[in-house]
Amino acid sequence: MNKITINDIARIAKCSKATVSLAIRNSPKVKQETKDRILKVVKKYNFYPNYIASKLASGKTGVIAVVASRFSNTFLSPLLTAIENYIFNKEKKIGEYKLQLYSTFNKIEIKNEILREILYSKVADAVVVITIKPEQDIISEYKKLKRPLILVENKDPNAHSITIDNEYGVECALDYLYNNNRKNIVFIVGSLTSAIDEEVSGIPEERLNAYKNWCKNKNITVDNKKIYYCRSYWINEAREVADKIIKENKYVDAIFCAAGDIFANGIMQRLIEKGIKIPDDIAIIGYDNHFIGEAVTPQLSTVDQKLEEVGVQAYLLAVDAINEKIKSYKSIIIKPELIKRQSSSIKSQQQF
Amino acid sequence: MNKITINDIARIAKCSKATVSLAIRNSPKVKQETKDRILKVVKKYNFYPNYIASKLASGKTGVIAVVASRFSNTFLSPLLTAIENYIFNKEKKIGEYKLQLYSTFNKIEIKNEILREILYSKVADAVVVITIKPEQDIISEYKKLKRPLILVENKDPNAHSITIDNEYGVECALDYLYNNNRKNIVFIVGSLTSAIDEEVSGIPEERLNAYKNWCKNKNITVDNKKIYYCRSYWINEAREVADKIIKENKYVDAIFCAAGDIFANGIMQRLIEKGIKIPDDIAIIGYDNHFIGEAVTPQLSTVDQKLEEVGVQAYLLAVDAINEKIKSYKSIIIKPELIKRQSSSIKSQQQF
DNA sequence: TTGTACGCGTTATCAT
DNA sequence: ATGATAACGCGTACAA
Repeated sequence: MNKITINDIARIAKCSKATVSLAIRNSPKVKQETKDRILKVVKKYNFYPNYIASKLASGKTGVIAVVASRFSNTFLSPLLTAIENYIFNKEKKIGEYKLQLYSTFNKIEIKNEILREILYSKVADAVVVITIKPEQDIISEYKKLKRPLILVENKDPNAHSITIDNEYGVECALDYLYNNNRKNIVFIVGSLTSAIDEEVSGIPEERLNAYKNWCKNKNITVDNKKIYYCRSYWINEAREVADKIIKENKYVDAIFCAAGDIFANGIMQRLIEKGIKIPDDIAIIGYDNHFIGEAVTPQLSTVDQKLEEVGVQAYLLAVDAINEKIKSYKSIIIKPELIKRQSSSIKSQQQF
Repeated sequence: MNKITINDIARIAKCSKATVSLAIRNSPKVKQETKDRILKVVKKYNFYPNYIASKLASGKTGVIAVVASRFSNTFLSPLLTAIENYIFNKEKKIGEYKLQLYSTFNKIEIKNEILREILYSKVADAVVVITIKPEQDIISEYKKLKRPLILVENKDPNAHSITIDNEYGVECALDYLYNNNRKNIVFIVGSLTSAIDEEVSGIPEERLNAYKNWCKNKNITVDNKKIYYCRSYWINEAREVADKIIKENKYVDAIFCAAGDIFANGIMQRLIEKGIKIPDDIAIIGYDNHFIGEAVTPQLSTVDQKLEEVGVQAYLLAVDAINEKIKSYKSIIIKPELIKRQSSSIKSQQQF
């Protein structure tokens, strides 16, 4: 049987359970000799403190909740990997906090339910919310109860946040195309709307605005015919959009697909099928630095969002906030980086 | 303040906390009138039972642990998505169990540590272990303590398991190539060894044996020069292997890459760069049905492992085992399916 | 070092 | 049939 409790250990080691508790956690309050004796018994009887009981007593859960719109959310996997690597390199052990995963299924109702349950039932010490934004009420409730809430790709004055500078990312890509003599740029972005009761991400809008601002600064009239929206982020839709683009924009010489590399690649494959040369006829830049960009021919230029950095910062923010090392709400902004590959290589002036 | 406990609710609703507890969980032991009164108070004071206290009292944790070699493990994300969809469609709510994610960092030591902690500290009600195999000792310990252990892509008489019929998957692909007149088939598989103290997956070996058996059945001599191993599963290595293949196997007319679609695609891209026509000169089939296979040109044939099914079965097995609905250890075998796409389309006899 | 109150529900037993 | 009482579950942390 494995009903060994701290009381048993205390009895066998002839000390109080308080001492056992301290010895297990290697407290300096217990002298080495006693510690050794206790730990020998602990080892012999294979005693592990009951996780739940321990957490009830300490008032902490040892859990960081990670809430995403879907498990397939583009950000989720890279962020988890970033945290995983950080823990392995820095903490060198199982990891101080357990990661609990939640999907809202893209439903606002479920998002609210999950966030409230985590808060009030005291399920997690901190919550990292990825690409979706909790409602104001809920943010306030987290604030009131001093439960750390870390928003990734959203901002709020009453929560910590890590955001990516989308404006900068969009500018870098457009500047690069423009400076390499691409003057007829088509812009693709995620849809700004969604099905009823489904969550809308704010990211497409940010990128679209960045595009419009860039045009303004360059004295380029914003032409809605050069803006395309993507709903599914999926390949078949990309092929259709590609067809539309070449039909409706005869002179297009560059496509910046801020809807991600998978969509960008779909566009690219379709254009190649149609006999269009990439990058000679049309340059393409995607977004995300998804590995697919390196795996296709020609290799796809892209905007790297530095999710490795985002993940580590989110984790650190959560941990520091739990340990009350942070006084006020922190807002960290990560600068993305343009990755130049074959799909957008230089078009020389001489061609004209 | 949110220090509302079940005692407060009991006091306010003028009943005992036992009744509150029952009312919250909609027990038939409490009459409707009392229930209504209590639930009104619960609602008014926004009371949520303390998760930890609740679990300490009930002796269950409400957690299913998912242990993978790395968060980037090919199986992990599809399995999580499968579970997510199942919960959304069937349970229609937050999900009865919380999913806790663990990475062993591919280290055997860490794997052992994690599995022991989960078991003895009573962190989870059931554990799903993905593509790695717990040591015999640990499997026995789980058995002794009656903690459900579900192995994915591993088998053991003392644990539940979901495996994919690798032999069948390999046969399907090879048969298809062979029957379409590809007689000079190169086989690529994951490395059978790994760095010291790193975990070795048993999958490559299974697939390699399946290949050898297939050769035997077809009266084909196994030619080690036609077998290539992949270490990194990554694109650069794939390109190198592609170069080696065409140098060392002049007459190769098909490649079956059982090391996954990403690697297969790397091979394919390199061959295309070299001017080789796919599938006319060389047919290619990958493994995994990774979305990249649909996103490249030509689209990649592949073996779909039905991970959607695997994920659902693993979850159901965990839940049923927790609820003691299963008497003996179950072993579920999933049949993969060959997905025929452009990269391996038919080579007619007439060409010769 | 230790005694012990405490955290907060759950559930078996008892009472009406 | 309902509801109350009280005994758990098992560590943690503070006062002594």
